[in-house]
Amino acid sequence: MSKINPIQPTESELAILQILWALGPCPVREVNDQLNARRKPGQKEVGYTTTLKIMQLMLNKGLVDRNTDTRTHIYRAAVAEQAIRKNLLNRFVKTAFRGSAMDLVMQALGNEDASQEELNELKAFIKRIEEDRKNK
Amino acid sequence: MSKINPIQPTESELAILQILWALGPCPVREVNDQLNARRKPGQKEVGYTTTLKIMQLMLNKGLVDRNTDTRTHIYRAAVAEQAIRKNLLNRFVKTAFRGSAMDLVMQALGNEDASQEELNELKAFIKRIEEDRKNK
DNA sequence: TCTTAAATACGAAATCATTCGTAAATAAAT
DNA sequence: ATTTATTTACGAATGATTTCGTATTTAAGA
Repeated sequence: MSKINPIQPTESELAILQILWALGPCPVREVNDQLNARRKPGQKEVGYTTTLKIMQLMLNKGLVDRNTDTRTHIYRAAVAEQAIRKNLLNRFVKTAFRGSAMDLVMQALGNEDASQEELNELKAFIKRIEEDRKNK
Repeated sequence: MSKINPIQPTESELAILQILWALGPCPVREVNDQLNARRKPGQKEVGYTTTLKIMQLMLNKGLVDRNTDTRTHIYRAAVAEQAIRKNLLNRFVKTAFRGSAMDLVMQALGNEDASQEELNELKAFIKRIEEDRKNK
């Protein structure tokens, strides 16, 4: 059975992980710039030491690790995007959808204006699940 | 356009709303009992006044209302489950799935061992979306 | 009626995440 | 070499949510 990481990143931590997942190993400065680049208008800028502090906390939690050979430390995600998404999703399904993943799926499909292309992709995905099941 | 309620319930508040949605109007005592009945082993029991306090805050936010005719006040959800789910889901897609509802849908389907019946239901749902789209 | 039990109200403490200020260390620039 | 800028470390302030203690009120039971 796959061993799951019980650690739940906070919202800020998740935002930082997103950046590390997207860009690969980065110094704090780069992460902080990205955070500020992505913030929506009207949102206050996040300070450098704030980002630094959070990344240091993440280090303690094992969410990231870092290379300290150079003065400017290089941080790297220490958890897989898939694993974290899975945890978050499970938790979210429980709290917001009483554990019914199907309810969530339909709500997500309903809210969204899914393109025909996306729907096709989804249908293919379902077919694959069904076929996997047959061959077992 | 449907006017959305910008209020985001906290996690405790959401747990209470779930109970009110499931049971209908309730006194605080009943909600508190339910919370404790549903908590998983090892989790600490939530105190009565804690639940009371949170429900009073929810009253101020407009998440619930109450009938104070009797001494034991009867609380009732003042927001629709669908509306809250929609808000939470939008937010969640943004933070955990970078805005891609499709990614979320597929991850949810993949995690879950969806029954064939559920898959059929989902396929019917997709078909309905596609047909709605044609007739427009 | 008098006592006991249950409920409400509310301020304050505890907890958790985020933000900030500043000192110390290190590298780069002049 | 000396100054300037950048980075790290870390404690403390802030802010939001949750928890708790306790006074007060109200109903029910002896």
